[in-house]
Amino acid sequence: MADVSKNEKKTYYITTPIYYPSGNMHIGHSYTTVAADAEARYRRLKGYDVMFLTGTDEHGQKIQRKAEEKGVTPKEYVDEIVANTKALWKLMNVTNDQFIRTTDDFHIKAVQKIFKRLYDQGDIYKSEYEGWYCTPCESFWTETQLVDGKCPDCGRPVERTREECYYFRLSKYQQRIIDHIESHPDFIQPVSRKNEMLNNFLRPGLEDLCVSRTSFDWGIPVTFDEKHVVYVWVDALSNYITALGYASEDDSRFKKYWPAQVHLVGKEIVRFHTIIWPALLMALDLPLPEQVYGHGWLLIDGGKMSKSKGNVVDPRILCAKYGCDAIRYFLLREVPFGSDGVFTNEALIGRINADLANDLGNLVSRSVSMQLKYFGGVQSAEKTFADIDNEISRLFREIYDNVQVQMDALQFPSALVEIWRGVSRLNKFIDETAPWVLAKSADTDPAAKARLAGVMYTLLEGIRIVSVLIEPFMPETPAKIREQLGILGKDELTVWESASKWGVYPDGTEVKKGEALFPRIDPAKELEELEKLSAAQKADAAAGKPEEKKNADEAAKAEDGANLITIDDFAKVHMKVARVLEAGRVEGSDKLLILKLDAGGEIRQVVSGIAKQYSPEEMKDKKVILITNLKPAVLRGVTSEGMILAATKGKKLVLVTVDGDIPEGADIS
RNA sequence: CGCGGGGUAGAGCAGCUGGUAGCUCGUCGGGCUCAUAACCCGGAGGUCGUUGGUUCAAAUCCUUCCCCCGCAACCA
Repeated sequence: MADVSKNEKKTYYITTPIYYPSGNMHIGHSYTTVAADAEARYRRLKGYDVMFLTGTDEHGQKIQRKAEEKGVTPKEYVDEIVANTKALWKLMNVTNDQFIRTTDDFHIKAVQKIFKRLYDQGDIYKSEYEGWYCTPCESFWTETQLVDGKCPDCGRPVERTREECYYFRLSKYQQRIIDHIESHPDFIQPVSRKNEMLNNFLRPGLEDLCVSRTSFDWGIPVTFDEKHVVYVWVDALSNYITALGYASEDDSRFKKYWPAQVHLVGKEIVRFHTIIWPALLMALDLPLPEQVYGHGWLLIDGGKMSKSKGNVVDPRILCAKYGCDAIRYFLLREVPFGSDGVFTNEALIGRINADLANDLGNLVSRSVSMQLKYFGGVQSAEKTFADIDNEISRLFREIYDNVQVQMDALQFPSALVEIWRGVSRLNKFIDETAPWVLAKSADTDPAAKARLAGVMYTLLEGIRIVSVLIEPFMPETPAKIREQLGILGKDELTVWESASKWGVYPDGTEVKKGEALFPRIDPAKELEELEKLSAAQKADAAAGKPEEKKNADEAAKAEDGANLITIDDFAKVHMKVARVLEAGRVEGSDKLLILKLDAGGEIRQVVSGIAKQYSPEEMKDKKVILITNLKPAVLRGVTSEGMILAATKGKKLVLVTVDGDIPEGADIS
């Protein structure tokens, strides 16, 4: 890719999703944001006029409810989390040019205009939304969202209801979207996601989309129908253009930067960005973004790794402990961009030790030491080179080219692998040239001394280039390296293009011994510590984390002091020991078991979502705890008269049972 | 038969437009001593999930089955 000329700067607009601030951001959000930041930094270094946007999507029922629980207004609730989020990005050296909040006044106004325009031109129409309604949660759910036919949030039964709402004519754009995707092979990346979109959603046919709500009011009001608020689609997705001033008095930035070069998103929201968002843009008669890149997930405790100890996922803690450069390096190096990867503390520490401390940090350390020892730190002009030096200079030129190819394709891990080829080569070079041997004869043999100076030169020059190439990934380390090399602040030796040049490190430059770039970490000790932190954090988080749906909500309430229940409340729940008489699978469901229980003479039929963990055979004769006075529900057409208790953690589920032998029918109290 | 991804050395992955199975970490042995007990070299370790097939030749193409993991309309 050619460099951009100075007077005609090409623009580069990159976005992260706007995150939902129902809780503090975790390592997954950091992953997306840091990736976008690395690309933004790279483009800036290349001379692009970069616009890097991130932000928060602050409306919706969930936030409204969280705020109510806390006894604050929704705005107060999100303000705090947004402040934390901004602080986190600052801590992680994220250089976003703008941080948009969907509660920003300009955004609200723009969204209202967009909504009105779509309505006026017939792309939005009023109709009725029919779905399942959970009264306690005041939430609508689609058929497919239900869990075992119950509310996915609280697990209670839902009822069929209708609600007036505005629909967006998504179906109208189906063919145009298909055509666009097919004629723009790079639009959806990686390509596997493209097929998924086409086969899974577009070809089967799109339904019109409900884009307003009346069931909650924490949102942008529809100007011409005040009981409606704009639902997430129009509100959140349009941030990518409202942030630039679209539909405002001054849309110069919009004109300048739109369409975006890339929307970086997690794979779970690729669909919204490659179907709904394009349709909205088409309706607004605007060009589509050049690319939507759906990266994979950082899996925490991914199941496979049973050995994984602890899992501190709070990026704040990790940055504080190891420095944000190390964390950024790990995130961008460990997981192939586009597919999933597993985050473990072992992997993190392993990477830091192997790549950063041993390879890079130690390389700098040993090189600077030798330069000090053999030449008093000053690069000698009396130097000679050999074939091996030329080989290395060629290698670095190759690496420079390859890094750019990888960065242009958002392949961060590959770019880092390239850079580390250089780091490793330099370490090997030291072994091959054995400077300490040359040093022995340097005093008496001028040729040896000159060769030694040449070896040192090749080393320092290689390190200089590394310090340039890692800049998009690790914003703090390059300056530390340059300080030690004695070239800090010398632009001509440190700008991006300087990495393509070999031999610019000036003779006479003096190195300076510095602190270890990345001190080695004692894995055993650190893992233990991280584990402790993680445990403490989990205990804290249990009260406030929105992510863990279902039972977590109840658990949270129980643990939160403000939500203590009295013994009378507890007495409302009647529980008995029951024995499983028969168990079988529920047809058409892979999660449900139908159980016939003997609760002390009384036979109950209960449907339970445990089929993934328990087979009908092993259920037989098990003693379980049955809640006997639960309102009956119909699941998959089967009546369930009560529920049995189980402990869950992530995917794990074990039944609660009794510790000793006691007949069925015994009361639990 | 809802859609998609995956099952390759102890761990994590690459290879998958067919032609002696590679990388990182770990492990074992050696080298070096400039360095953050680090760096360099070498060894051991894999019937590439299973069945059948195409082919001179399959991890790589087709087929059977098994197992894991996502997604299924607002959680990166």
